[in-house]
Amino acid sequence: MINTPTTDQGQTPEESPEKLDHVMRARLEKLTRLRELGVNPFPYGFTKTHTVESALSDFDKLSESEENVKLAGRVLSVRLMGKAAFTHIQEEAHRIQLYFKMNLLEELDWEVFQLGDIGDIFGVSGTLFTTRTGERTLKVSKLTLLSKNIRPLPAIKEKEDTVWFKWEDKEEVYRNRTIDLILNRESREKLIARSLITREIRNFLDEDGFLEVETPIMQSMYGGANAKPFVTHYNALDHDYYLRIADELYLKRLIAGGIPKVYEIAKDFRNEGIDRFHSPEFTMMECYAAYEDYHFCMDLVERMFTRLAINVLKKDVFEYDNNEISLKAPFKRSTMADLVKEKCGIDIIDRDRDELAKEVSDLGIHVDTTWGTGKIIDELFSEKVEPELIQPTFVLDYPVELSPLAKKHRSVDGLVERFELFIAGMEVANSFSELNDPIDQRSRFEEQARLKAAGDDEAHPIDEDYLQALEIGMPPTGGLGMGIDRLVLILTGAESLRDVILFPTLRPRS
RNA sequence: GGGGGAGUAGCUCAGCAGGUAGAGCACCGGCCUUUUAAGCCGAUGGUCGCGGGUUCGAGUCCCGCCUCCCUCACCA
Repeated sequence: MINTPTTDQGQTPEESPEKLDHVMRARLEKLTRLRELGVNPFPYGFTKTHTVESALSDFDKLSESEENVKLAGRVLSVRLMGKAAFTHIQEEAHRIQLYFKMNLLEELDWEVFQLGDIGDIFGVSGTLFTTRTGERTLKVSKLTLLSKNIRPLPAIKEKEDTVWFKWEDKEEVYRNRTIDLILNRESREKLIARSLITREIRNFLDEDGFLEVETPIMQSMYGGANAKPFVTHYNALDHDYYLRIADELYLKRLIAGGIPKVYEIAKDFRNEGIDRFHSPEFTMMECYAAYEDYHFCMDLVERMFTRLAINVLKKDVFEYDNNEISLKAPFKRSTMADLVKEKCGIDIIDRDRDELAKEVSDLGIHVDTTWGTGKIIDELFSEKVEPELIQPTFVLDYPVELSPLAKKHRSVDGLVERFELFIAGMEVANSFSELNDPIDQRSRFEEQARLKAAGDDEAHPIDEDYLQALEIGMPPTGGLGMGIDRLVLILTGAESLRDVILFPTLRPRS
């Protein structure tokens, strides 16, 4: 481990012994006592013969043969009865009961056990048997303390599915993921699900011929989305840099450079509000394929979800917010114009700005006088249509004003070839036929610059370097972006992004 | 930023028409060699989020602030 500064978890015991509560004080005394006994409370390893899981699954065979079994895990509960005791240890999501009996252990081991606590990590060896009350148990003949707990773990009390004293204060959970992962099974399951999801996406893209690449997080010029960036300072260059808000513009430089299929799964940063569905630091998957368009991307998304359904969810139907959602392909595909027409009866194609504004505000939606047609449509759509898109739905063809990096629609004026995928009323993917006409791109950027000058601090700056790449020439390209956090949120049924982000940003404790 | 809720022992929580802080679990001591929310007996433990104010007296009432949750706004 490298030198780490103390965190906001509190002072280390050595720093302020007078502030220790009596529990920690007692444990430090036990630690000293163990060392006096010649026991290293933090030894270097332990060789198990089985995991707790495999010991339980092979229990019948192992208990019959009475062979020696070595297990390790964290102590979660202790029931002392004088010269005998029962404890439960946990390894990963699996728990097994241990039986300690004084005259089955060497004197030193028994003494070490007496100095044990909830939260300690034990290595034990012994034989498996079933107790009088029918619980599968390891009768311990040798105890090895593997790690001494100093900071008390909340004691859980549970029987079958009932948990007393559940440790669930949201703030504590988010600030102390270590305890959360030990005590709360759902948190552990979400972590694993997230890992499986990203692995599956990588496997899928790899097998489809995409190359995983890494592009800069700190950029002198940000772009690729409409968002406010975080600003930082590069000392070596004495220059302000931005944390990227999207990977897009760099990945497309690679496409122009002749790499036909690329992707990146990494953090983006947007200096904006935090709530259940927004996190300023979030994980984005972006992929680009040369010689393809947004139709290809729709197929790609469907194939990817089919795979996630099979390999992660193990089913193609899941529940979110009391809705049963089906991931069976094909997903519904509908143009934005059709959906708006269907849900609100409003025509959005080729409309006069003021007429449209009136119709929309008649629906009770606030329309700002500065908004153009695109923004008005966007607002109408978000208000009236998005929340209804529960089953996976590809929404096609957006107003050009909203999509400065997307190619104009091949057959409809004023639109671009773009889709977003909605599930459970949330956007989970965004894709377009990438704009590769450098002249058109320049004028879109100029329009953005005009908006920026007019006070829109989320509009794109002009990226000359990117324009040069387009001037050299980028093949027709299909591009796709997918927010991984939201995807995990939906697939795991989580209520808040913070439940699927291991260490969500919280205000530092004073 | 607006509105609502929460903050009391290590954990989960009670206390409130203002009268010297409570329970269970954890922890410590004692008893207990198949228990399982183990049990029984005893002890320790709290600037009641922080800071002001009202009052003879504030966990409780008033004001300000901090943190978290929900919600709206902003926003992917």
